[in-house]
Amino acid sequence: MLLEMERRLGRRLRAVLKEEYDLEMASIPLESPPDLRLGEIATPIAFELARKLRKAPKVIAQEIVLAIGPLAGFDRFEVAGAGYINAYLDRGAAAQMVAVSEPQASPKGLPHAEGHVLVEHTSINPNKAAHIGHLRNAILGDTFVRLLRAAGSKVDVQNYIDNTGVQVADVVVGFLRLEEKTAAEVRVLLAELARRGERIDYYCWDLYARTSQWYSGGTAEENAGRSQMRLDTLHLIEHAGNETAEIADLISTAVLRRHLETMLRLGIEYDFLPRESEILHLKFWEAAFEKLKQSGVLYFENEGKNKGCWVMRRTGSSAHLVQNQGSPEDDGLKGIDEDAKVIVRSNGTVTYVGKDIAYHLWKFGLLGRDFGYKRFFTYPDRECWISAESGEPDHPRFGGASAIYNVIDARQSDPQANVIQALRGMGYTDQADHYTHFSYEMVALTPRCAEELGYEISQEDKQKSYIEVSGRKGFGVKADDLIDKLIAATRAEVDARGTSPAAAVRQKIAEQIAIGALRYFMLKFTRNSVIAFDFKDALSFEGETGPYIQYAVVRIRNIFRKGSTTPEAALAALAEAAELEKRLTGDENEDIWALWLRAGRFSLVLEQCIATSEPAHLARHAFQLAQDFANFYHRHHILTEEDPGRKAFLLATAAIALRELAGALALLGIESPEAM
RNA sequence: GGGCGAGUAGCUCAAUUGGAUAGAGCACCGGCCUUCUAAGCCGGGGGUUGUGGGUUCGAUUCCCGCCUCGCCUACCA
Repeated sequence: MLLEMERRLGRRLRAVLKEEYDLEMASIPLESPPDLRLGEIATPIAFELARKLRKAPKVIAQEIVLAIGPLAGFDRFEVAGAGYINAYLDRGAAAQMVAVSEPQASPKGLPHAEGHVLVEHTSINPNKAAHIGHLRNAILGDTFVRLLRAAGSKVDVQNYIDNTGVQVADVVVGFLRLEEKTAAEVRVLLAELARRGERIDYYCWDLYARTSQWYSGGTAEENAGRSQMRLDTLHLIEHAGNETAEIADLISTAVLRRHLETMLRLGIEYDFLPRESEILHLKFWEAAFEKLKQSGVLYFENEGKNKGCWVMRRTGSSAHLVQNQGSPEDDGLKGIDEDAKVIVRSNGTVTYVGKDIAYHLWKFGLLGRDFGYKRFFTYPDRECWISAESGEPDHPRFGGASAIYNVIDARQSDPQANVIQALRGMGYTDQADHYTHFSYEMVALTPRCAEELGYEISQEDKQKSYIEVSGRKGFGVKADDLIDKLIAATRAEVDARGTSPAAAVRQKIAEQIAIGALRYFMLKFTRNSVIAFDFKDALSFEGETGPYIQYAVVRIRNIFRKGSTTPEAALAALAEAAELEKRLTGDENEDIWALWLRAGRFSLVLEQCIATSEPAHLARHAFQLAQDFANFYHRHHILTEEDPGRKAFLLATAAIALRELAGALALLGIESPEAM
């Protein structure tokens, strides 16, 4: 509602400025006044015009207000303060707009909503259990996908799997050397773990940490040999068709399945799992290399430290070309850019960024090659596909997106920028413009949390406010452990409250609350804030948390249950605009109007979330709405209200709150329990 | 050295992208369960927005300097 009203007002204001002052404004700044007594929409436009028109802002504001005239949906316009123009909505009409159903954010405001949007998230190396950092990634990505879909975009969700990287190689080295297992024995182990209900990703978590230590645990000579073995293993895995590669495939596939199971606990699903192995074997890079050379993005370096490499100039680095070293008598700059990014090494192998460029050309449908596709994992309502050298004949098509979002942590912003730069250099400016590095900061542990978990902390780390987690060191909180712990805590509370006589129902509710708490916790921080993880905060269910919002939903449902009616009936019986106007006006009804107005903000918030790639805005909106409802709930007792007209109105208000809260929660991937 | 991000209440974070009196949660203190669920509500104390300048009607937000902190910056993958 509010989004529509803002657009209506903006259009009128532009017309007024044109008529009165012959001014063309691209956009009019509109904002929400700090207090309802100052109206619902405000604009400081008069301040901006003061200099240009050589008039006092207050005078301009008055002239504009006079010129606006009557506008559908608005009650009046006033000048306040030094020159603000405040717009007051026709509350009855506004409430009816909110009640009818919230119009979705206009697809016009979306990036390429007409085509496919591709969101890549999760992308955990398949060599160990997922940890809390991965949870933030997946929850952010999944929520953003829900937002895009709610706004009308067609979205494919991808989870990139680096199954041939050094991290997988490390675990394979662990199996071969520390565990001394053959491929057949690894198979047996996998079956054994499955039979006992144990988690292979947990097993690898420890083995990975042990192997990492082992690399540096011997004499200098031994360590050199171990490093060599690591490299050899990596190459064997890349080439495939050998026992080492077989072990890698067994392990990475089993761990991948575990990751999908973990994420499914949070309601997170994927459409496609592109794997590094296929990017290698289907020769994506070779196709990209030709294009990169043709476009001149890559050039062959003949001198300096990068001699013999194909390199790409970094943006902005051309300014400081380094001086030719070793010959001070040289007359200055030689034009060697030692800061250039190496894409192909002097030994002919391609770097990670090179492969990533090829992969992203595929994402935009620019590579001229495609994966094979196989079914991999079945969800209740969809199939998840995985890349294959030769796939099934019947399959959906992925890639060829018109806009992409890569949910990757902030530490990767440099390589991400390299890929974007390469696209731009190849002339794909439109694609580069619709390439979003959906960046976020890491989840770290507070020193206290690390100590609780039994890790030894250095004196230096103790002084810090947070300590970075490390899969290599086996330092971190595993995702499933956290989820289990959350469910145990909520289950104890649900049991103590006797929420339901049936244990199965209590378990279900406990899970919904636990997941709600976790997802909200990961979403309430804005992306570039480091989360210093602490069990105390994550296990909290009071205040600004998921359960607080879920609790509001449950309370509303109870009102309808005890009142023997339904939200649908309450909305169907909504009064005429004139009566609504009366019930929404006056000091004693300001809190009710605040609730309706907040409900009407939804599309505005959705648009803002997508424009800024920031789901935290919706999390905050949901919380504020729940707060508004709690306020309303304690002020007005609905079921004992004697005036039938007012009671019907209060019920309709509750119905709106329910619809908006449950809807916002669903977009955050949080379920609304029946009881708490 | 260079690049990016951050510094806001005791703690953890917001602030509609330059707007009106800088807001929440936690913690602390004091109230509220015979009324639709107390995972809740009401009230209270708490701030020189790191610092010094600048830009302007107006700065937490933009620019410059300085101080702290984090991350990134290999022909490893």
